[in-house]
Amino acid sequence: MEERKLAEKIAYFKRLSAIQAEENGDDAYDAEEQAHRERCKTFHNATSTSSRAKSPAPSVTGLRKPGTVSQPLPCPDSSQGSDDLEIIKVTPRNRSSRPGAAGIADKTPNVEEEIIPESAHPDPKPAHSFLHPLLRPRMTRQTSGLTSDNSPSTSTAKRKKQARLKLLPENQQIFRGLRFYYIPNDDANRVRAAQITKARERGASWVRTLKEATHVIVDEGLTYQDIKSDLMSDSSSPGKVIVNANYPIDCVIHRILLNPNQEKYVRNLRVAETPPSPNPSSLPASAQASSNSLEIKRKQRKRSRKDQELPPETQSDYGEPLQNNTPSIAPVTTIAAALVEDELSQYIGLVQGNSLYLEMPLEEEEDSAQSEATKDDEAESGSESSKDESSRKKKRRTREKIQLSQEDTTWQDSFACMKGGTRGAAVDNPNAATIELLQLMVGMYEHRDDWRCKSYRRAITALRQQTRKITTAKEAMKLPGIGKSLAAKIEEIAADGRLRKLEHAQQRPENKILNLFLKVYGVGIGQANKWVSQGYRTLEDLREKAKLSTNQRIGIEHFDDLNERIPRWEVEALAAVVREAAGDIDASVEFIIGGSYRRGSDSSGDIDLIITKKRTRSSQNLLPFLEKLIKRLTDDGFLTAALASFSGNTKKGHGSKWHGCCVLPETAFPKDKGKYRPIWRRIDLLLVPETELGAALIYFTGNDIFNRSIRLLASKKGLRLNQRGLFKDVLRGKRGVTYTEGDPLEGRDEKRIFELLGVKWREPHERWC
DNA sequence: TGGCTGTACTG
DNA sequence: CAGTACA
DNA sequence: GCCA
Repeated sequence: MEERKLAEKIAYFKRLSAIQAEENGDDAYDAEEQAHRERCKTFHNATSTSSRAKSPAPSVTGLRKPGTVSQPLPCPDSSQGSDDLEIIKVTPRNRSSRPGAAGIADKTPNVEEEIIPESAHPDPKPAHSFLHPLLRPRMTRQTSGLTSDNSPSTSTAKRKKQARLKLLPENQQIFRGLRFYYIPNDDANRVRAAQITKARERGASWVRTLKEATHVIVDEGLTYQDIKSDLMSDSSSPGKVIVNANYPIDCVIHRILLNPNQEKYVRNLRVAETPPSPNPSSLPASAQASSNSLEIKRKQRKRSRKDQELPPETQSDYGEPLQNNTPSIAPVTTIAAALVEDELSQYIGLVQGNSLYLEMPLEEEEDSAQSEATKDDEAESGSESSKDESSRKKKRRTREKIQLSQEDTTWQDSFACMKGGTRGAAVDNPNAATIELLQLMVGMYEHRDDWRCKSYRRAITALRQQTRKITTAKEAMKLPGIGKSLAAKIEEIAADGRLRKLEHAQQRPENKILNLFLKVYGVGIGQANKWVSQGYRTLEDLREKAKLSTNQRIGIEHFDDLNERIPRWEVEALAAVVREAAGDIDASVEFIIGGSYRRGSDSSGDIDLIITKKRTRSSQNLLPFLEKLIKRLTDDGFLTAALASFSGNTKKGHGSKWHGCCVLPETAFPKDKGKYRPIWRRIDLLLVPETELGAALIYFTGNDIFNRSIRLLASKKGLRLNQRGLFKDVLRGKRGVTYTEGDPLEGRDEKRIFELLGVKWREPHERWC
């Protein structure tokens, strides 16, 4: 493309080319739009893998008839069979006697739950479409206009362009939370413009004033003398990272935030001490919230409720100066702070796994020694033998983690290590095999032990971020979220490509059955276990012999339909039917399609509709409307079943949820879609008054990990987020959950809730976690 | 050892 | 209240 | 399951 024109700036050009090559030639400028789409596509494909394994299967077929695991698993060696898994034989009975899944899990730490092969599709790949313009909810949108708003500041003419910029997927946003100020601070120069774009796509904000910046990017060739005056003009430019333009470029290339202290980035720019910067402080909960800096968050965090420690990543990883320390000068510190700035990412990491974390140099990384090490370790882990050994490991790991967090040198080393391997794409992860097996484990624990499930997911995310294969437990232990047990499994997988627990579990027929039962709507682990222990094997058995609740009956009768994914077009078609019917009842009512649809997915498990109307203050206001709507749609034959409505449930002014089934009428079936076949779909309706729309959107958009993360974050700040709003001054009575509701802070505006939480806005499609 | 999101509906 | 479900 |  026009790179040729850039000849004058050869040095830059080379760099730029490198970036572009590395990104499959997306041109920074002209092809930007195009490229973006490509990237997004890639992203969705990539991330969909990581998103919730719940989605049953890769294909419709897979879904309906849970097949066998495709993954070739060597026959388990039966002589080994006596490991923990065996204990499980009794499980169903045991289990049924126990109340909750959690209880089960913790009482029998070593007992593996059963595992079910079919649900455990290694790689459910829901397709996500991106090209589809996201539905633009009329009401919401007015508040959230820009696709990318990571430019906090005002807009100038030159920034119009920015409005069109689209962020890369979150996991590529290495600059998230950082604010870049360029010298010169314009995009007149093509190369710089490209750099700015790239930085912004990766989460950086391009700020107009030095003051706002966390990073000052100085054009190559300028020296301290040149920029001195700029820097002087801002008395508060302390603790900023000042680097030359190579820095962001290298970060982009290496896909990680590098240590900005390296000589090559500061050459000629280093001057001396940077004065410390007192950052203006603001409480997130306070009205001014939006631009809190890290330090602020730290402070306020200290004073929240009982447990308000920072999440580990925030606190220990980078946070020496947590306390009253002035954010000191060290650029590294600053960067660390900036890194941490998107707390939501942190919490997502906490909840789901991807902690913000740097690849560590794997000491003694002798691949050649792998087989040897393997042997040893196998002996060791196989019998769980030495406690000494394990505790020793633990100790070491702790120490290392501390190091990582507190020593600049470690940071640098990590980065350096990183640089070494610019390997092609992180797409084909060296740990893919491991991840796949662990993913199967997740599948097995699903609905059974949420916490364990979560831990596995977390481990998977950590592995996914590695660029080298983790082969030993020792290495694995260093990763956040991986403890002794998972480390041992990882090692086992690396060593002989199998995971015996998994295989055993997979072999147990009860597991298959259990998994089958769990897919029935209204059936959870308790009921499924009961049925299994009562000897039921098939859905037929259940249908004929078991005692079924109304919902379960429906779930079984329409098992195949309800487990089939809904293509995006059909989601739209279904919504259209509802809208049309609604138009006759009350044309001022609005509908927003939420769920994975709103996140841009190509297909959804169900259809989530938010029903809202201007000038409503309570969902009660919409109740009469909904009743009419339901009646109408039922009469039309569109709604085929009610699974959960709100019968007498008018109590707390809530009662706002309707779950049921629907079928696309043939008249609404597009001709180009082949032959019509009525398929029952799950549909969820949520009544939302205008005053709660923002919170409801967050809730109904998800995904679940995202919701948990953001709620966790809120709670750590002494706030509470639910589907109706963000509340403050929540009193949480220790045990009895005796809390006061808290004072409503915000509910109406989705963006505002993010702001009040001190979290950067994320578009729905950026909420796949 | 306890926490890991916060809520709504069913029976 | 426990169980299940929703994101 | 992991972590504090």
